[in-house]
Amino acid sequence: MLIEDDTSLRESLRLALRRQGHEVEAVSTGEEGLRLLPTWPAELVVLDLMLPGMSGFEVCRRLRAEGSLPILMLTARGDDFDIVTGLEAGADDYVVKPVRPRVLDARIRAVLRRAEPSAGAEPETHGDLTLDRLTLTVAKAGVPLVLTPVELRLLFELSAAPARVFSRRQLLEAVWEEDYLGDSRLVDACVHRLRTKIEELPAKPVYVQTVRGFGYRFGPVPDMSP
Amino acid sequence: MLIEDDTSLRESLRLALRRQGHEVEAVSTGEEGLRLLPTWPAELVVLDLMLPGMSGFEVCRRLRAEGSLPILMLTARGDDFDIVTGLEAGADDYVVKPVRPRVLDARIRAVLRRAEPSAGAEPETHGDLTLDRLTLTVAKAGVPLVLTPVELRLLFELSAAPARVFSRRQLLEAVWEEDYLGDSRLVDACVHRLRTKIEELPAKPVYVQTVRGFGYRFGPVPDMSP
DNA sequence: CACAACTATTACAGTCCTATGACATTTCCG
DNA sequence: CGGAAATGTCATAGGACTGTAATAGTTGTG
Repeated sequence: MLIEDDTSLRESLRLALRRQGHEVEAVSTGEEGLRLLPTWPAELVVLDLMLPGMSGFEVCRRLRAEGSLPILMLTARGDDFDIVTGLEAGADDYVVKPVRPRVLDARIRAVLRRAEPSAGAEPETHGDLTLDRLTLTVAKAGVPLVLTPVELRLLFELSAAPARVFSRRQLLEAVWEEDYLGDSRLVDACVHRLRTKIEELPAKPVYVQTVRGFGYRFGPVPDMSP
Repeated sequence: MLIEDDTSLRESLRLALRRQGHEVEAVSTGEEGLRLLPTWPAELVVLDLMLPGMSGFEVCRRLRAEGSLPILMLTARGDDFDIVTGLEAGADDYVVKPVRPRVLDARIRAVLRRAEPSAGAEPETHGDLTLDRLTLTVAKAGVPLVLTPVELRLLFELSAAPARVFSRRQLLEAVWEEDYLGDSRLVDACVHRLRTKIEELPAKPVYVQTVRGFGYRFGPVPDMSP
């Protein structure tokens, strides 16, 4: 996530970073960044120091208070005070303006490389299923299951949004190639194979349910009673 | 350890850092630094780029080849080329001259804070394998093994996060150059060579396992039972 | 109830993935 | 320089996985 108030700089950095293969969400104020971060799961924040309203320092402190999300600061000059204070506020690194995209990219990759080991999500549990996205393993009642790559991606995709209905086309785009052009019945076959592995009774599925006419969903129908 | 050829700068930095509570060994050439490091167990190297004889880049590469000792570069100008190349050569951070002792100290502490986890690691044991990151040695059932540099880095990278799955590209970036552009089948070949050395039955690997469609993993599937 | 629309199940063949060993090239030594 | 070790590239084979299609079963509708 890029937090930078200068619109032209923000856009040019966003494009440059996207060209380097990063997925970027760009906002112009610290408040907006803090508001979005819980729902937009960023791996790293590029943070300008001089911001209208809440300063970069303040954003940095608040982010630090919440977790270990890596922070890369943008600072106007090689001002000693900024640098020291920034690093002490918890920034992982900083880049001095004017920013060269190549430098920023190298710094981002360096920070991500260092921060990576701890960035692992914990295993999730759904009923007696345990999903570990970090080790790509699935266990049922503690017993590891052997899933094929497609089965794994399918299960992880569905379980990322429990109760949400995915159309066959959405699943094809997420699990297979973006521009897959074949029969969408393929999803049925793979869901079936997945069910034979994770369901007690594949005919009465508990985890991967059919939503007739629409697609599939992970988990139970949400309870909507007040 | 401080590697800096300019005597007056070297001495002033040495005194300043000692005043900040660091124990400093200062030398004037890369060759001398590399010679001393095995016996003087530094926690971090502050390395000037412009050195007589072996350049800072070269020193950096050699240190990286041997281990994960944190490296902080001193560079004459904020030259993009130096910065990018330095970070790609494996430096953890850099400081631009003229150096302010307070900045240098803040950077040193930041790098040490990040690098901490693996710093003074005891030998680890996984099954009948013993990995010593400090001495870069591997033994199987007490018998030392002779691994090549690539095999060693590959094994250490994988074993740094047991059970986690590494993609071929991740391994290429971690073990080879960041921007290596060749065939990712290279990883397969090197994993194979590594297996012939550390596995009882390379066809039924215990330590370095294949995760079809994704990459490789060190160690067994984690136990998920409560 | 009969029909249409949709989904489950099964089997099979082609495709994709990895292991493996041979070979070429580079690097590292003395 | 010469030779050895290490590394990178390639071809092949075997096996696992996936895509397809055909059939059976299920659900909803008039």
